[in-house]
Amino acid sequence: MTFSEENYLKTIYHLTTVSEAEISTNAIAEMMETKASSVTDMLKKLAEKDLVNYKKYQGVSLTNKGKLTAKMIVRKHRLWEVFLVEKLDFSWDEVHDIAEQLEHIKSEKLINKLDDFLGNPTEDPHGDPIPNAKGQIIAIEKKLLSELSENQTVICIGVKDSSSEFLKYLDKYGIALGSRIEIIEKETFDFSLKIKLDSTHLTISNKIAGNLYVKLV
Amino acid sequence: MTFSEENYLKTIYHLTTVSEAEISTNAIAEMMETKASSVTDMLKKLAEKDLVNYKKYQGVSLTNKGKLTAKMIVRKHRLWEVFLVEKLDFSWDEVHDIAEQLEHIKSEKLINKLDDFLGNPTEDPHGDPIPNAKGQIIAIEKKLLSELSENQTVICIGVKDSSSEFLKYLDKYGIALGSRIEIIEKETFDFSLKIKLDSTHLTISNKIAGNLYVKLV
DNA sequence: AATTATATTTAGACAAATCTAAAAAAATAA
DNA sequence: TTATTTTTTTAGATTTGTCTAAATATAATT
Repeated sequence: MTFSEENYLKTIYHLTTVSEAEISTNAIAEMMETKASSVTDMLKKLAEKDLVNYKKYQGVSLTNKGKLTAKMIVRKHRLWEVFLVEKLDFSWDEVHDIAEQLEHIKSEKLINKLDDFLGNPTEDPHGDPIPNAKGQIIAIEKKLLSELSENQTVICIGVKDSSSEFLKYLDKYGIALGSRIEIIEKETFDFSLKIKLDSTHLTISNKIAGNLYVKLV
Repeated sequence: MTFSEENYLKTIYHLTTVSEAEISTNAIAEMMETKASSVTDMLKKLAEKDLVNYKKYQGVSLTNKGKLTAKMIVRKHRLWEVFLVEKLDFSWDEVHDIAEQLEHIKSEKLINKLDDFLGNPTEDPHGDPIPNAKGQIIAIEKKLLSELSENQTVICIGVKDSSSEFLKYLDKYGIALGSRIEIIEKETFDFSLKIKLDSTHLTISNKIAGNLYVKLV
């Protein structure tokens, strides 16, 4: 399996998760910033290998084999992202390009050992779920902090906006992956939140809360 | 810089460290298990990029630029090997193939952060030196345990024989990278050694000692 | 339903990295 | 020194993934 094949599979997988329907050649070309003719060529090859269901002009979908393969690439990508953020202290917005490369490293043993080393995380730094070694995705209840109400306690699991401005803001106030947040009070006027972060108290705007993914504890 | 170009540079670098003289096309082909004609093609390309000095029929050598590039690849390879052994608990003989892949990941920031994460190691699990971020190699005094005499204390830094039999032997008796070894007694008959490993006493044959690299403390 | 527009595929070309087979240079032996 | 062997290079072909331009199929519009 070449890098290119893996990238196509991953793209088709991602497109599948947002739309359900058969994926069009153009959609793939657009997302990969390549030409439709190149996509057609690759789809034929992937069909040959039984990784996609492809019929001329009819769009494409992943076979079970293709879906599993794609999930394994996503698994690698997200585990490496966790590694970069948690162990090497990268910020959330720097990790994508590096993980794009690392996801192609071939060794099942490596990725499973990495998984254990990281403590078998279930979400990556953006709050997206990490498929397990069998390709299963255990979806956790991921909510935006802004959707919750007073007296709830949550753990920060990711961000919606991953601009460096936002990440710098989070850094500044000590909000990080795994931070425990308790909602003390929610203003009815502007929906700003008084929260307790570890042992410090903080007020954050609705805009901030609307970009923070959390899970209930 | 493509993977292939990097692999050629690395090979030329390794051949340089053993022989000093200009490297022949055939030597490269043999080491890389490819054909001489392919090597010629690549040497032209590398010369074009000012990474090697190449004149038809005259062999090849690295330019300063090429040497630095090669050292950076070696740096990455060896740092990843340390990571795999120290953090992911791989055994010494399993890491080479994976590091072969990881050494091509492009991100200076990544490798420097990894270096820090690992505590800026100076040798890889085989006892080979790790170039620093500037490409400098600080050679430590690497000796075989069998070369030393009674009452000396050393740290285990690598292995000469990296067969899995030998590594299993080391595992069994708790000899690992970083192990502190004190030579209690050396038999004059068979040169076997009585050693103190951490707090336990052990007797090892000359053959074992002749395959263990150590540094003096 | 016919026409126009859009999407997709095909045909043919190209660059990168490799190979085989043949030619040329260098090294070795007679 | 000439002949033979070995090494190295060249020429041309192949594979992979890409592209452009043209052809064909599907969708949208009148």
